[in-house]
Parts: sequence; structure tokens; C-alpha cells
Amino acid sequence: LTKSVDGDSGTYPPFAVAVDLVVLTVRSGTFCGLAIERGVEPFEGRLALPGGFVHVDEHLDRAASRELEEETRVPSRRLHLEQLATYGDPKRDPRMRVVSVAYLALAPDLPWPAAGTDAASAEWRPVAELFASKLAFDHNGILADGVERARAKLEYTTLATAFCDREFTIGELRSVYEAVWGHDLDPRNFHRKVIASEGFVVPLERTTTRGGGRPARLYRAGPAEDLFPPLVRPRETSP
Amino acid sequence: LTKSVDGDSGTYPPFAVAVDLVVLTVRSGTFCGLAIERGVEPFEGRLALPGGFVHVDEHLDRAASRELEEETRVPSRRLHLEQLATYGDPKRDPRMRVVSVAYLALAPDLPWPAAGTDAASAEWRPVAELFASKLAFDHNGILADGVERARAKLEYTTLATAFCDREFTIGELRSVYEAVWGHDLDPRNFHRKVIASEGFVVPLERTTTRGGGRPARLYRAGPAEDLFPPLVRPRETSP
DNA sequence: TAAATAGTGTCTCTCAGACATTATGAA
DNA sequence: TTCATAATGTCTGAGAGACACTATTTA
Repeated sequence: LTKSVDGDSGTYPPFAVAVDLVVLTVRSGTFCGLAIERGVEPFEGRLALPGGFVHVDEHLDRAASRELEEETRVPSRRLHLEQLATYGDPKRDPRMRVVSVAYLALAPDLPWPAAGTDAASAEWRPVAELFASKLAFDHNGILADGVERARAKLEYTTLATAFCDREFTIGELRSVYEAVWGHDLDPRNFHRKVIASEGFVVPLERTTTRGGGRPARLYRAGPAEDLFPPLVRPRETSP
Repeated sequence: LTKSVDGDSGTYPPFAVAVDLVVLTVRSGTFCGLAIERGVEPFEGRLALPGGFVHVDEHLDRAASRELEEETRVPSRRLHLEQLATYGDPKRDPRMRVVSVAYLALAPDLPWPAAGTDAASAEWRPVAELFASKLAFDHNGILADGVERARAKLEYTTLATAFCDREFTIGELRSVYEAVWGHDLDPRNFHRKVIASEGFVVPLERTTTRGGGRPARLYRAGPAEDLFPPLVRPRETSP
């Protein structure tokens, strides 16, 4: 079970290494995550995050993007994907010792999955609903970490555009923030802030009237990655 | 080499799992990191981050704190330790497939190691010097990630106190910021900001004259973990 | 017309940055 | 005394939050 090795540390026992994905999106104003229903033990019938084992000669990032493409059916270079954290409780998988490297992915509102989904494939569910259910393994904790990472990064990066289609309005961008943070934002202040942040969005000449009201100018994501000064989320008021 | 498993993902090949430590401190105004000199191949004679393999039934965090105690000879609960990131390039170790979970530790200026250190044990070296040398494996990248994490966290958390002794002056706290960020800060503005940040530091009745000049009040670390509004680092001026 | 959303402007308060001034020790 | 650092204070400009007002569409 263990082999001895030069002077480094004595022994190195074998582990299974997996990747798990926290895939988030915003669908018609609701913050959603991707989950599968497990078809086998352990945790058969439970909801779980998508994931799988890393192949022998595969880079961790590559394993994550492979799983992401399998689940979303979208080329992973069109989605934002970053490493989240690694979970290594010896008892997290009852079968054997598994170390799982979790990744966070952000996606726009994908047309898929529609109504008819196979049992084996993933479905979008509101994040609140996922938090309320008992996910398999330690996936509740992983999901919580991913959601918190996403919420935090909207503050000081331009990542909110990863939730939008290629062309979007300031109002649509604002509704992303509102869904992820669970707070309404002032449309006037938000508009001023976004426009003033150099490189956050680039204006197009076209407008759209989807959403009703006065036509809104369309924008695309700008080249900037960081937001400074940040767009701070409303702090929780401590009574 | 691979086993087949229920329906999950087909196969799960075995990996070695290691932890690597980025241990940072500030010694007399210089930002330093802990490094060992490797005694065996591969990378014999090169500097490397301390680390080792995770035991069979050991939690990742436990493996990290075990290694940290071995290297610093300080109970790890007295130091700040957090997971940094996981590195899984299939070629990062020429011997075999190793996935390494890196941890970031912050320590005050420990009296150890002094002059007479064994060859096998770790030594503090200026971070700038470590960056300038070719570390073993992918440790230059891990170190860079750890240093950037530390720099960023000083902005919005109270972690700078982890670099200080139990009792410290505002000036000593400021010199931590200056060493880690590599920027001088205005002593007056810094003092005002720290005092105004609720829970950052708690004043003691005693003062000290170490450092010369007017006696400075001593403080201990306060209960707050987050800093809001943050203490922003000086931005790089783009000409 | 009303209703809805887009976009602009204004006021105020907080806070960061620049810098003056006084306080209190050691050499 | 001089020198060094601590501690407090003042002024100014950037920017966030609150909110009034105008613009342009659909129903």
C-alpha cells in the first residue's frame, strides 16, 4: 500500500484524485447552479456536483474543462473556469481515499438544458434550493465556497460579464449582480459606476428594446479584468 | 494501474499527494520566506519549499500543519495557515505523478533559525532572493501565488497581525505592511486608519521605547478578521 | 394616455492622501 | 540641545449612496 522513497518523506500512499465543478449561471433573474442526480451508491438518488476522476496523464485544469464541456456541451474556452479549492477529508468518500480539486465555472444563460433531460445529465437548479438540500459527499461545503468566491469576485473583477451573453445592456449586467448578491442595486448609481470603470464594458452602436421601456444601448465585455475602485456589495447591517 | 469503478467515471488511477508550504515572515524589515536545500535528486542542491507527502489517513490540513511544525518548531495553532492552491501538472515531478496541495503560512519573526542550522532544515531567505533563484519543481510559481495572496489579504483582512508578536506597536504593524508590499506608507494616515478600524487592534496600557523616539503604545490583535473599508495598497502608476 | 425602463444630474457624507503640529523619549 | 518616532489635527478631492428629473419605447 505504501512505497518507500529516497529521503523526501518516507512513504507516499496512493490516492484517487477527482475534480468537482461548481457551475453557476443566472437564469431569468435567478442564481442557479448545475447539479446531477446520482444513479449509483454511495448517495444514490442524491443531488451532487458534476465531476469525475482525473486521468493518469491529464493536467488538473484539463480534467476540469473536460468535465465542464461534457456537462454543459459548450466549448470550455467560452466559459470562465478557475480553481476553487481542494477537499481532502479522509472520510469524504466512504469507498476510498479521494482528494477532490474543485473548480468554479461561470456561464451565461445557456439554452440547454431544456425540458427533456436524461436522468444522467445535469440540470440547473436555484442555488437556494441546492443549499436547502443535502448534497452528496461534502458538496454542500464546496458549493458554499464557490458561491462565496463568485460573490466576492463580482466586487473587484469584471467577471460579471461571464454571466452575460456576448452583447448585453447595463440593466442586464445589473440584474446579474442583483441575482448573485441577492440585493437590489440602484439603477442610476450602477449605471454611473459601470460606465466610469475603464475597460469594464465597451459600447456598441446598437440598442435593444428587450425588457421593455426606453431602448437600451448594447455593450460587450471590455478588456479590463480588475475593477478599481471596486463595486462593493451592500454590507449586512448588524443591528 | 487503473481500476474500473461503478458508473462514476470509469477509472481512477493512483496519484501521490503532497503538501508544499509557503511560509512567510518579516525579519527586521525584510519580507522573507522559508526554503530548504534539497539533499537528493531530483533538483539536488536546489532550494525548494518545505513539504512532504500526505499520509494515508491524514487530512490535508493536518498534513500541512504537521509539516509546518516540523519546519518552524512552533505549535501550528499559533501560526496562520490556509490552503493556497493545488498544482497538478503531470510533469511537475519527473519521478511520478504528484499532485501538490500548497498552503500559505504566516509567522512572526521567530527566534529560530539562528546561525547554526543543520543542512536538512529550513532557512529564512528574502523573498526577492528566492524569486531570483531557480527553485525546485514548480516552486517559483507556488511562491509567487503565495506572496500575491499574502499581499492581497493584507488589504482586506487583519492578517498583518499574524506577522507581529503578541504585543506590537502601530509602527511595527506598519513596517509589516511596508515590507510585504514593498512600499512606504504615510505613518500618520496609517495610524489613523488602523485605530479607526474597529476590532483590528486593542490598546494595552503599556508602552515601549524599542525603536527609539517617543514611547509607543502597545497593542494586541483584535477580534476582527475583515477590514472594511480596506487598507488599499498603493496602485502601480501607469505612465 | 400610462407604465416601464434608460440615461443624466445633484447633493451629501465618508474617506484616502497630503502635510502641519505637538509630544516624549534617547543620545 | 538635537534627533527620532509617536500621536493628533486640518484640508482637499474622489467617490458612494440617496434621489430628482428627463428620454424613449410599448400597451
